[in-house]
Amino acid sequence: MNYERDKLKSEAKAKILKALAHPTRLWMAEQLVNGERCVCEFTDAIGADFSTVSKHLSVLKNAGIVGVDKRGNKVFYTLKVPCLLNFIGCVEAVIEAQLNEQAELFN
Amino acid sequence: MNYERDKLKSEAKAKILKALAHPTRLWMAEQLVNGERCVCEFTDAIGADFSTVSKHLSVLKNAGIVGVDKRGNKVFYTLKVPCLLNFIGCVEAVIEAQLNEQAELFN
DNA sequence: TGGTTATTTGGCTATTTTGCCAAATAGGCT
DNA sequence: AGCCTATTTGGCAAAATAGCCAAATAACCA
Repeated sequence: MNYERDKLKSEAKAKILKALAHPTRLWMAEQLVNGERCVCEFTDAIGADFSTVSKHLSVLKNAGIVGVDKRGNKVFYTLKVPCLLNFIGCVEAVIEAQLNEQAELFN
Repeated sequence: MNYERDKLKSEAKAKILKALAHPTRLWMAEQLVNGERCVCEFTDAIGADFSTVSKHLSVLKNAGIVGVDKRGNKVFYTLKVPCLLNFIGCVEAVIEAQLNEQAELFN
């Protein structure tokens, strides 16, 4: 077991996870599974300042998770990671395991 | 599209991702795929202060990603998330997609 | 050109995270 | 008991992150 040897790879992977490790960003990425969305749609749905939404999207973009398509006035973001749903399924499995544990405390 | 409706779930999922979104923590979780490890083993392999390692492990524990087994002098951590390897495979897919894009710039 | 909408960027403050040291806790050994 | 090893916890300073406002940029339309 030697961390130094894997350090660069772990940092690269952690950077991607960090991009998804924010409620708003994770939710936006999930929405993109159903197709592209423009910044304005997210701004309406989230209720934060549009500059905040834009910065969150640029974090996802820099991590390679989403792509950008500018058309006319608007900027559309698309998901570049087909495995995202499986990925999130694993996260949900952790949550469910925790719920089961908590439930067992009552038995 | 309505963020408010999904907010609590997104926060719960983001909390788990945040726990994994650190190079050292992600690496430790990956190591646990090969079986339990004590804090001292990680401390040796990582080269950080043992209190730092301990705190990282407690972040993983609080997120429900690892479990703890105290035996004698030592504390062994175990992975509670069987899907972790698939999960990380998706992250690696993002990295590879980026590398391919970069490579295409030279064509 | 001037106005309007959509988005990004810079800057600022508040909050969170990180990692070290020191101290506390716990188990084993003599 | 006294000592040693393993681990956790508290506290602190440095670094990173989040979110708002204001200003800059860009594309459309009249």
